[in-house]
Amino acid sequence: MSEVRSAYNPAEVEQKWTRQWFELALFDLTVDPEKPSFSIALPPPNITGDLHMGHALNGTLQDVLIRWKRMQGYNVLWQPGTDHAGISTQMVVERELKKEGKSRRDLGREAFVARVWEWRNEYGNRILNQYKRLGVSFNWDRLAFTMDDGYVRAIMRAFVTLFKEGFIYRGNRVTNWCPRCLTSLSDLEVEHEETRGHLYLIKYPLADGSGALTVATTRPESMFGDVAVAVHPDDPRYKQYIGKTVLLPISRRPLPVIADSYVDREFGTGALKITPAHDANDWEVGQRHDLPMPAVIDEHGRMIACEHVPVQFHELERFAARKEVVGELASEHLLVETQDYLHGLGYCERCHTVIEPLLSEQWYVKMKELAEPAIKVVEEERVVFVPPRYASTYLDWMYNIRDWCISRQLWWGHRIPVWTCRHCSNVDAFEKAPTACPQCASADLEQDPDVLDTWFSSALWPFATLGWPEKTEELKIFYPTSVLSTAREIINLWVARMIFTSLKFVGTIPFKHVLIHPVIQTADGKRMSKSKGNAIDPLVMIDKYGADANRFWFASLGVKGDQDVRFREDRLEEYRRFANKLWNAGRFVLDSLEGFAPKAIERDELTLADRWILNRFNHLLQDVHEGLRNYDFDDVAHALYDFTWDHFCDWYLEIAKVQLAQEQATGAEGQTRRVLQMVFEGLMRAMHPIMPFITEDLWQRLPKSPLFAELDSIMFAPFPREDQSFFDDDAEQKMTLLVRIIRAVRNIRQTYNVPASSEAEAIIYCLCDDERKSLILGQEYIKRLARVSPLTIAPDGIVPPMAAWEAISSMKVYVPLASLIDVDKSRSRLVQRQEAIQKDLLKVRQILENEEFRRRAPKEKVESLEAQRQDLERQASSVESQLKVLEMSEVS
RNA sequence: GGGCGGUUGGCGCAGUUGGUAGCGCACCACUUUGACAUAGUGGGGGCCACUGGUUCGAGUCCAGUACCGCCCACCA
Repeated sequence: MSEVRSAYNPAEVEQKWTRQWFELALFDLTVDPEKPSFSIALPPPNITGDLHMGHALNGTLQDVLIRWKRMQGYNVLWQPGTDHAGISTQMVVERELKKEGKSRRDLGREAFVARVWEWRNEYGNRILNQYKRLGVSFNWDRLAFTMDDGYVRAIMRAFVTLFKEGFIYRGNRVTNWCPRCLTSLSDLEVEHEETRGHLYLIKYPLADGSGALTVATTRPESMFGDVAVAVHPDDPRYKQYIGKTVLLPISRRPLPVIADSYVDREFGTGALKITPAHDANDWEVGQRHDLPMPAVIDEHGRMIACEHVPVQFHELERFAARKEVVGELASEHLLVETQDYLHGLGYCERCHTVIEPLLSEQWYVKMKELAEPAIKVVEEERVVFVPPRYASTYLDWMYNIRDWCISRQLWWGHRIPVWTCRHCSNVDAFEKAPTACPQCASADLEQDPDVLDTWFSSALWPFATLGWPEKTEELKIFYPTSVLSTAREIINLWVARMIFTSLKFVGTIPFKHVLIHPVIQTADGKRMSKSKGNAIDPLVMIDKYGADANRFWFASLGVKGDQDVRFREDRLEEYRRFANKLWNAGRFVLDSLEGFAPKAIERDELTLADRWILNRFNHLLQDVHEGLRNYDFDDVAHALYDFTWDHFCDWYLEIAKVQLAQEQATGAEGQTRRVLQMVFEGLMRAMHPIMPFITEDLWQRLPKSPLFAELDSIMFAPFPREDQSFFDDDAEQKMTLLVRIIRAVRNIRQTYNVPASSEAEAIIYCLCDDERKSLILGQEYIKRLARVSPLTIAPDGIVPPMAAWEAISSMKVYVPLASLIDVDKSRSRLVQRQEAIQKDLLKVRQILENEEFRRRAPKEKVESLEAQRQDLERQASSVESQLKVLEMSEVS
């Protein structure tokens, strides 16, 4: 007996091998210039993050690919690291400060940034350590961070290059502003949500007293910033008013009525108030008409105490102000109507505050020209999305690309490397802090206070981590990377930006394939969110079911199926059991192989079952390899599962027991142990990319070829490939026949309640010589697996009385029945069976009787259906005669 | 408003070029036979969301409808 316990204990095995792998530093990067290369850049998690289901799923898929390629002998780089996550991290540390009663301004910029560094040094690698539990084989010796010195150099080079070439400019325009985070946001950092609000219809009286124009707005508090009322130039209702003057309600400021085709005649009243400082579209209208752009709401979202805002509203918070304004309008009888209104409202992605469009000075990247080559590489499929439908997500965004606001009013991040000379007002960008103005040599320079959008730095991730802008060996060997695997929500936020920056700076694509994995939702189909408290913690699941079971589930989801999958704990339970099954199969194999030294298979001495399992196994290896090549992780997982459980455990191991006993009895050295070793050892390697822990543990204890003696781990063993010389259709066919016989006997036994503990006699008549030979080859299997004794196999003979029988192919299987038969039960089951057969038969006959079908359908189709009909007819008569047997037993 | 996914036995899903509907879990029955009861064996259960169309034949192709979900979007 093996010393191993019968139940698989994942925690023990995982700890053991994690320790071993790290002690031997097996994850350090090694490069052999002779070998081909494969590389993946891990999407860097935020330093503030905890491992969630998405990370775990994505980490598993990447690790499967990495381990697979490593076993194939590639130079493999899996670049890990973290993102400094500007807003998130600053928020976390500010929250900490708040507990101490302080704000970041109390500390000042320098001390605050130092404080964030402290935080990051303590907690910043937490998520990477959580990744360890999953068994990911990062190159742990190459951990990168977006604020490493080398990485910062890359950012500075990128910025300055874009600046010098005129792609970066400063603009004063309306941007998304978060009044809580006190920073601007890019369009992609704003989440739009359907929100219940109101549409207010407000009268703007004409200055000449001849009536009024009614405008529609959702934000009446912004009206003090109005500079015009716009109508569509071709709108007959309003044509006469163009050029006239209306009076702004409450403050009575005169506003011109202008014409602009931006106005939608269908919406609201067809008259639109123009507030350039607080609405992006109005800003554009304002530009076109050369209008002023007074601000009336400040960066905290309060009404500004200025000349435009009536005193009573000064300093009022924007939503409070809205109420007040509406009340005032009502009392002046200028509020025509208040409609309930559902509209998309922008929220800050980080803190869920309603976005305030605010006029401010920000840095932008001019995108149009940069996007062009990035569009081309996807259109030409030099960068391929998997599944392909996501290419259109990317392309739709890129076709309609708008300039990218890259400045953030934060302290944590990469400070924008632009300095302004206080002496001559020269503005320029520098990779290193300048000591003097290049224009006037003055030393009185001031750096821009803002930092860069976090995504500006992550856009450079795949090449900045490899040492760009230096021409490093790593870049030469591993760039472009092979695959990028990520979630669809950051296709535009991140993937698109990596593509255009790589093309711009490195002159090549950053990766060849982009895998977009599904999103894991809660069991009831909701979005998992930490703040809602409905998120499942993968670490808890790993504790409960083991890392390998979790990984197997992730692999089984694949990337080509549904775009969303629901979390199901029973899946994990299923795969935990699968690991247990594998473990116990391993125990049996290890027991059987005690003292065994691997030997080459003697082909001529293989039994039918040996040939069959070798055929199946080599087909499995072919499927696994093909599947991985095509990113069909789900197919690979299912193929491994079915082979292991059905073919190997349920059939071959049971047969192996028979063969091992025979070999022992006869003293002949059979092939069973060789086959067991070959298949199981190979299976461990084939399964290793998905289930690294359990396969390592079992593999280490298996007798192995001396070729593997020097290896520290299964992870360096060659990935098994099919040997087509083991493909064997003949064995497959014969074995299928035996399986059908065994199942038929089992079925008869249970139908007639033959006790499982007793042996049953069986007689098989088989006129076909070939089939009879197969039967004789497999007679021991039949005896053991169907508990048959004695077994008679003959070309033909007397039909035994009181026997149930089943027709299979050219054979008839008889099981003489003992006296203990439950007649009623047996009859009802037979009748049920008869009905099913008749139903099928009817369908088949209908098709066959159709003359059109016979004329038009392919010949093989007709023939196979004909064969099916014959088979069904045989079965029908079999059932019928069994029913007769029952009647006879009743009579007697 | 635009785009994309999904709708197949109680639940979760497969269904390759159209040719008598499969798998896992759950369910029922039997079985503790020396890898595993976290198991084995046998079994029951579906008019493939709906409506039309193409075809000898549609879960599979085409058109439309409904519901669920996701992404994108400057209609106040």
